[in-house]
Amino acid sequence: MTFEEQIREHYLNGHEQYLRNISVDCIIFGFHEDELKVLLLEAKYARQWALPGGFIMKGEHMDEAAKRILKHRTGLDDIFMQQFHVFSQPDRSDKKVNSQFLKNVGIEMADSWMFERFISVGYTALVNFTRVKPVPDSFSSACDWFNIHSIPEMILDHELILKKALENLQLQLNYHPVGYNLLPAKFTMPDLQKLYETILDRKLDRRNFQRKIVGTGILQRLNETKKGVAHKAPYLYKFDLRKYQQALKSGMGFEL
Amino acid sequence: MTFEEQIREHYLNGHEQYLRNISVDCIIFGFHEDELKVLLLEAKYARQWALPGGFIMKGEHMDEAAKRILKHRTGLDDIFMQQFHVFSQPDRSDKKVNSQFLKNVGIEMADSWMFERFISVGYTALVNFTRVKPVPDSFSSACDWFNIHSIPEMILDHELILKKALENLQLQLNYHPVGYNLLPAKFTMPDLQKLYETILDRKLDRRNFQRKIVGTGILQRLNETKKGVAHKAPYLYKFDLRKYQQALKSGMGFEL
DNA sequence: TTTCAATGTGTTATTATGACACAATGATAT
DNA sequence: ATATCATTGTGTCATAATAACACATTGAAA
Repeated sequence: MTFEEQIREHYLNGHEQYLRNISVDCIIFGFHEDELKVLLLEAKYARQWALPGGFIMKGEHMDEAAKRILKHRTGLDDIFMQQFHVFSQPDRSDKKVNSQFLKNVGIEMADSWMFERFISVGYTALVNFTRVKPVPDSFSSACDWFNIHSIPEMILDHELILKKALENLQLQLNYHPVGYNLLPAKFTMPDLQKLYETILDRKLDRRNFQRKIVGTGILQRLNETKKGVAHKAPYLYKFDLRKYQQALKSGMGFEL
Repeated sequence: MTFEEQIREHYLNGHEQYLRNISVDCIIFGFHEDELKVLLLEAKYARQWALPGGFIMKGEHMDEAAKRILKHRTGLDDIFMQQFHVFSQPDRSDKKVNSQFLKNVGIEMADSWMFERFISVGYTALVNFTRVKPVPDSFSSACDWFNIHSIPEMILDHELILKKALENLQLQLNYHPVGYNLLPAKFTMPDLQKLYETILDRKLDRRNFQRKIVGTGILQRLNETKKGVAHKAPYLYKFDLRKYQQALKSGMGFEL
């Protein structure tokens, strides 16, 4: 099946496979070089970017749909994902983007389930940046990471969705496994602090931060220090997964 | 149009008016005689109860849909409502309830948009119990309040939705205007404390509670006391609406 | 060998919270 | 009229959590 045929099939008969009027958008967060990043797709034939998204299959749980989408874009499996908000403005429809896209692919179509209004559920994903192999989908020409503070122009309400995702992450930080999911297995205390500072977008006191995070008991200090750094070498830590998961449920119990 | 015709019309052509595969369910909380209550509907021709719910019109924001549903069941306008979770188990479909319902109404129908799977968005509403005039919808034979701890058997996953709504209310209590929305305009400190105790399902220290809630500055003590009570008459309070709304945004800033 | 920026650790003041006690009130009972 | 007593109004103290802050240690680079 050629690309054009695939697209035509999707627009004509996708509703036999997918639920109507409802979609999923993923905000995939990563952390790299002291920057909080999100994975975005470049919409084909447009100079705008989009959140990785997709539709829910008829027999599929919405959470599964989100994980399927994540897997396709990143290659990653078994990742923390959580719905955070539903976006339902009546005018958040794909009509313009869709018709431009179809026109450029060389398809004319009077009607399609894809032209209808979609209500979208936003999902937060926390992934290990270094493990991701970004893959564009059929509607996109590129898939890339962006610093959360240098977001390109985005389609529809995707900028709003992204903003809300970040707000939710900041507000519910104690219920998100940011440390375990965004950092490599071994990391230093300054790494962990920088992660929190970047997400919260404010400085934290080094000593108080260490006291509180160590106080939760979720960390195991290793008998290794980071190699090849100027100045005093910091210890490496890893998470005590059992205690980590336990602490998450009750919300990490500390204010930053 | 007879009732049967209305139902037939809804099953046959409702999808021209409403979005497909997505619905809204409302958890309407009220507070009366020291009990936290929810408003439920009795499904016609079944001995099960259901959350007030409905569908989203094609040009309508989901929040509006929730408010429309609330208005129809309670007569109330301009009420605090907030989405809290999306329920999307593939098996949460209305097939059985629907066919039983149609059979009893005397309609036979091979296919309908109503038979499809629905993903439902849960909304929390906080209403003043005494102002509500419960009204059943066309699918229901009754509309009544139930104590949150004596819930009757419910259809589908509605018990789960209710449970999640309560959890969310407890967890996010500082972000919900329970005092302003669930109590009458004038109330006593014991009233307010009882409300919090009932929602959280645990006792609170009377003196610490007063210190904290007064500390937020959201209360105005009136120069009146409650009349006709045995023992010492408590003062009446009302909310300082401006400060109340301000405090809500940043989350009431106290632990209970 | 010295420098120096970053790390590891401890102390103190302030604030928030939890536990608790006693005086004041006013309808009800006598 | 007076006493009773459950409930309200208010204050104190011990403890825990947080914010603010200082100094010794390390080890690569100069």
